[in-house]
Amino acid sequence: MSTSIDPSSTRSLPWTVWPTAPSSDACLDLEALQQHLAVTRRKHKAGQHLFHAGQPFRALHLIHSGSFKTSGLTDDGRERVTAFKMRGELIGVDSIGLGSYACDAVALEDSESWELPYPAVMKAAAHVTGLQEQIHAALAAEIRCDRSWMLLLSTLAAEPRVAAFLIDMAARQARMGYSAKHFILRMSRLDIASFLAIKHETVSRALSHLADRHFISVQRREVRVLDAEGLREMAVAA
Amino acid sequence: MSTSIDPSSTRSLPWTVWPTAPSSDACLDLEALQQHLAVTRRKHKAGQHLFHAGQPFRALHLIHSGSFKTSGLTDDGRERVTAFKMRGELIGVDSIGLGSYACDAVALEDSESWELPYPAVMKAAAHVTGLQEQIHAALAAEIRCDRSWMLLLSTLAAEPRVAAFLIDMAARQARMGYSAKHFILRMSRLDIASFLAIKHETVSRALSHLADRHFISVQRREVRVLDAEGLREMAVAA
DNA sequence: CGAAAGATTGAGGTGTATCAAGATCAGTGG
DNA sequence: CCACTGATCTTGATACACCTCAATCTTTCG
Repeated sequence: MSTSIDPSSTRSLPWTVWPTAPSSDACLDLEALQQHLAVTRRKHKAGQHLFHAGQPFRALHLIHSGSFKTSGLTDDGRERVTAFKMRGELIGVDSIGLGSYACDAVALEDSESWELPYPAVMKAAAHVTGLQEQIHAALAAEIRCDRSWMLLLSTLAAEPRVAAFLIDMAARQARMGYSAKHFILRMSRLDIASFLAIKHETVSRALSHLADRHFISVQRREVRVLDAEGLREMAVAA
Repeated sequence: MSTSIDPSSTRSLPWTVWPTAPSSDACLDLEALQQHLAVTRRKHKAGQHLFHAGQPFRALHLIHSGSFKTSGLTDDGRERVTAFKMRGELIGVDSIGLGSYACDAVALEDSESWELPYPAVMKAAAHVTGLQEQIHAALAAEIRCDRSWMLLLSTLAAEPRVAAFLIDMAARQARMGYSAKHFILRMSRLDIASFLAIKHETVSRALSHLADRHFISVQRREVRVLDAEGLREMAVAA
């Protein structure tokens, strides 16, 4: 299990909390934060809910290991994946200011999260200089990330979307210290399709086609990036 | 000009700053805010830029009258409208934490904005109780709004998108105290198309079709809502 | 008034959805 | 251990919604 982290390493925290946004450098200073609030660790089995939409909002959740998807419900009741979150990223920020969570959060694999009680975070922000700005920056980064995906989804055809998705996954993989050339997709084709706003058959076809062109190789959820440059070109062009 | 506000009314401020999000109730307490920072008023002609992407970020902008569009640039250089903002809404929050603005903002009609210098806002937030939470809530609301549109854009076909767009416009119109049944679209079909991620011809056709069904009547940019319930049904179904 | 921009409508092509059938894998229990 | 079941993934054939290209008409503004 190359993705699981030794729990003993959680004592010392030279960590930064990254926003999901691609190409963003804003991050929370966890070291400063942890001196001012008590975090609760929680373990989750694959498929288990971190929280449900509608549950009372009390805390932000920092992913310590593993990965999650967040999903909303359309008016007619279908599920729609709004984001994938991995180690070092925050879940729940979009629920700030609401009484309850605005989305569902589900573990894609066995994972561990840290609960950051929101009132405590706010109190800490008042004391720790710079934390306020960092929180604002993290929220703004989340907005930019969403905008960035809206841009992609509205501009690009199905295949480039999949290419862009792979590039994003690779980049985040690299940020966590893993290989950007070889990684495992933790989510199903259906989840990817839902996130990219296409059908899962189309995702399959796109992946197959990208493999045919030797940009990548795919075997089920295992992805190898053979030609990163080619992928990037694919993701901007039509 | 039913949308322009008498400038003399700007002295007293029983105002709230609304997030763009549909069905959200978070807002800034402007009265408290204005006691702690100096706002600069700016007037803008239709088509004029409030700011360009890349310009140094110094302030948030509160729309006092008129309306704006914000737009980003895709990798291949095409413009994409990311949001429409009207009276009482904030522009520029997505640029917090960056050195420069992340998007362009253009006036859709003759408008007036108030500049809220960001450092001053942050200082005020430290003094005014509750302001901190309000700012967070406003940012989070922006995220939810984007998510909500992502959901719509990815789920709905062209015509329901246009219906949803009209419903949103009507709701915001109502919030400003104007009629939700009769309003003027301040943006071109091209802008609407760009925002909804469809072609402008498709927007035209959708509007015509909605009019054929007597849900609305359209003449150029003037819209009358004849059957709000029907529109709503249209916007959730396929 | 004339030119340019915006809006509407039509005809035909393309990409993705839809429907359907197999293939592969994970988990379960006999 | 293997058969069995359901979930996930892949691939194919067809249909349809939207895009593309194009013409016409209206409005706006110099």
